[in-house]
Amino acid sequence: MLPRHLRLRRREDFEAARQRGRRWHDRVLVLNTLPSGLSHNRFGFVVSRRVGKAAVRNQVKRRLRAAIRVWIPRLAAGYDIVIIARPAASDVSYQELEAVLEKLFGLAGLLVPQNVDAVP
RNA sequence: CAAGUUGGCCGGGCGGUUACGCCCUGGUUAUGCCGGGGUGAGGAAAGUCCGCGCUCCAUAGAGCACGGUGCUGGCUAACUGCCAGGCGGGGUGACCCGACGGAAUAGUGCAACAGAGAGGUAUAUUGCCGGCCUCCUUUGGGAGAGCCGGUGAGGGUGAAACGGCGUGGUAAGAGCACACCGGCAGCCCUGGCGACAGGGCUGGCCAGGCAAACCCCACCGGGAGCAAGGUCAAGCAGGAAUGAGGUACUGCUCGUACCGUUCGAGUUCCGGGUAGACUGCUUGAGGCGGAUGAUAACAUCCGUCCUAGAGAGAUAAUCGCCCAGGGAUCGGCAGCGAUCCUGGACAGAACGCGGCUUAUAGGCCGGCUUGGGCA
RNA sequence: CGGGGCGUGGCGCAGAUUGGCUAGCGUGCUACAAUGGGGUUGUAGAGGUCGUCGGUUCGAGUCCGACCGCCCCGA
Repeated sequence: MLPRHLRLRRREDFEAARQRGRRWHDRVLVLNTLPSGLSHNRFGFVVSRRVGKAAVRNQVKRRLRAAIRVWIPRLAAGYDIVIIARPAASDVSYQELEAVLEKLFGLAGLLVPQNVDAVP
């Protein structure tokens, strides 16, 4: 679980990011970003019933949160980020999830050089 | 020892590193940052098939309709649940399975195909028997196409054909009569709270199946659901009072612009209430241990414990070691041993609880049955 | 949390009304005929665990129960 202020918590924020934000695709994940004007990023995860039963969906979300934590220090700040899991995400290892996130963040231009200080 | 049957239990462990929800708490430059401690999924949390608590709404009483349940007794807050028993069926057996009220006397309906006939005190294809007729004849009788009548015993159809078997009886036969057996109904006796069981007498000879077909009978059921419901309450609109000014440039005066003085600006107050926040929210028909009562389900009493409460929704990610388990190779007659590889089922709380159903790698303990071996 | 619908040849649908003879229709598929060839047309044919498992019944696509999958609605 992420600290509360780093999470997207309102339905409107999710809708805004998905409808007005930019979008990048992969076989296992879809990434939506929308500038928020805040000094930090906020994250939301969407795992629908098509991915699996409740236990599987929870595991996918937990892995995504853990993987996100790795990349938070290297991301540009000020975005609402929604990550949508596609059905293939249920049979992909944690290492692959991390790699897919790196690829998508790279495509989105969110990765910044590592010597820049991270946002709290 | 093997096969089976049944009841109960567990459902990976330990330790690093990096993190999270909730509760308590410390520091500080205080709504932020840095800490400390506690606690944190299941036997099914699942499916949502029943039942109950709880909350709101409705509600004189009774009946009808609709839906559900359906052997008996008990348990329970209640149940389509559980326990004990009865009856029927399956199995060598332990044991398992059963929507298990009513079909003659409440009524209606259904049964394809086949078959002579399918529910009516039914039917006549073949067969059997008698008569008429024809032929033969050793005068006893025999054979035969057809017609009339008797018959339901034999054959045949079907899932199902109106009891079984024997004797008498007859032209041939038939519950036509009788004995026994089976089944049914009524009455009585014995045992049992009861379902029911055992027995006796009488009756008429038998009056079939399907109510998970309509239906009848008995019993039960008001509706909605924690997004229930409660508290606070931006914004927008409304009401009441007051009211001739108010707002911007602008800190003040003047001026200008806009809004307003019948269509009422501004200010104050009011109730309802959306977003949102808080609450409901976890101490409960509670868990564990013991005693007593009961065949048991369970009940009563005593002691002890507090054991998740989120809200885009925590309980994790990853690494190492170990323990079940699986596979391969080698050694050995075998039990087994060594090495390497592999390796963790089903599944995630969302108001709570009691059940049912379904999913589930692997393992542990006990009872019983059958078969075999040894003593 | 509550409610409703669907599942039948490759595809789209009937049959589910009192349970019964061989489960039909359109399209697609195969073969043949007609044409110089193709289309159209005609004739013949193949193709079905009726979602799964159990039960009631002599007999189940149909009745009953449990389960699986898909879709929709309301709070």
